[in-house]
Amino acid sequence: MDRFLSNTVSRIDAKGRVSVPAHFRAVVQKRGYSELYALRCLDLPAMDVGGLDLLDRYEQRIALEDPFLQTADDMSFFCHGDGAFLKLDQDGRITMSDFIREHTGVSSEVAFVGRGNFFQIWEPGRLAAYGAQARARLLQLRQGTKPGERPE
Amino acid sequence: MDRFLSNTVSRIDAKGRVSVPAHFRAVVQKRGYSELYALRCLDLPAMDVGGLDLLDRYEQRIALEDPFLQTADDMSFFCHGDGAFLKLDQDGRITMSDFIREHTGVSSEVAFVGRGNFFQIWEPGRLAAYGAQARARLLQLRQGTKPGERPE
DNA sequence: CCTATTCCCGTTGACGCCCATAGTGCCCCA
DNA sequence: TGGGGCACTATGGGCGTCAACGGGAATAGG
Repeated sequence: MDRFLSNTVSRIDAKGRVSVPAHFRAVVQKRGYSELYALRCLDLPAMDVGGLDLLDRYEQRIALEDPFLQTADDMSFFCHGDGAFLKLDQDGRITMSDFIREHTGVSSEVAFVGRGNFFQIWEPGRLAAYGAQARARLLQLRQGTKPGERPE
Repeated sequence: MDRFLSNTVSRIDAKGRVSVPAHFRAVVQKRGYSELYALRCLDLPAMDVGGLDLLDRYEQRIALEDPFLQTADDMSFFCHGDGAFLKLDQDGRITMSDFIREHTGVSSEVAFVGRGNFFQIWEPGRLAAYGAQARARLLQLRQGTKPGERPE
């Protein structure tokens, strides 16, 4: 298995550490990620976490823009300024920095959510709420609303 | 890692010194910067800080202007005459000069923001405000493009 | 001579490294 | 088929190292 799938909730210990689920670590290793890149989601209280290829993708995208226009600057501001590297310690744990806590609202527990090529970090309660919304949107789609729009 | 990433806030001590984040110092060393050059951003209350290659970026921009126009001259004046070298002391700290304070509005705390090939210095409050604007612009961009797509 | 900078040292707290323990699933064997 | 034991994960905690930070002393420059 080489994709991030399923989701788990882990407890944060007194030192602010949390174990990355074993099956996620296995994927990380299989993909050869030596470092984890975490990015604050644009419109969600979650972090996207993946390998350096995640960052590369953004940088390639930025390269397509005129470097002196606002858009390029905004993009860099987002993926560099709102991104960070996560260090896995020897026991496969990461520490929940304020950088992550501020954006996600995480305090005592963390939800890890597989998203295929990357995974996400959520505050469990918010994840549940968002999941419910997402399901509702999909249901509505099926009922015949025109597909492809993103109701916010 | 060889890119300036993430953002942190540091306190300025009574002597006006502030620690450059250890991670940034590591990048500086890895890139072989012997000196740090700080430029006032053209349109933002922030400083761009990096190696001397930082100037390349600005000079490219100047080259795009008509050399007979006032703009080119203004730009040259700005980037060549309005920059300053930052000295790292033995503990990896820099001093917040009035030159920096005037332009950024920094007083008691400084935010360091990674921007890939360089980093920025902000007054934390202003950074938050600008960051929110940048995010809003990017969101708008996304809604203008094809719906439902997310970079993986 | 006075002030601003630089050097150096000590303290504190955060973080990484390592080990211990408990809970769980799995496998082998009786 | 049930029990014992192995393997592994999640989690807690001790401890050493290093970064952040404050402050005294030396130095330079006006």
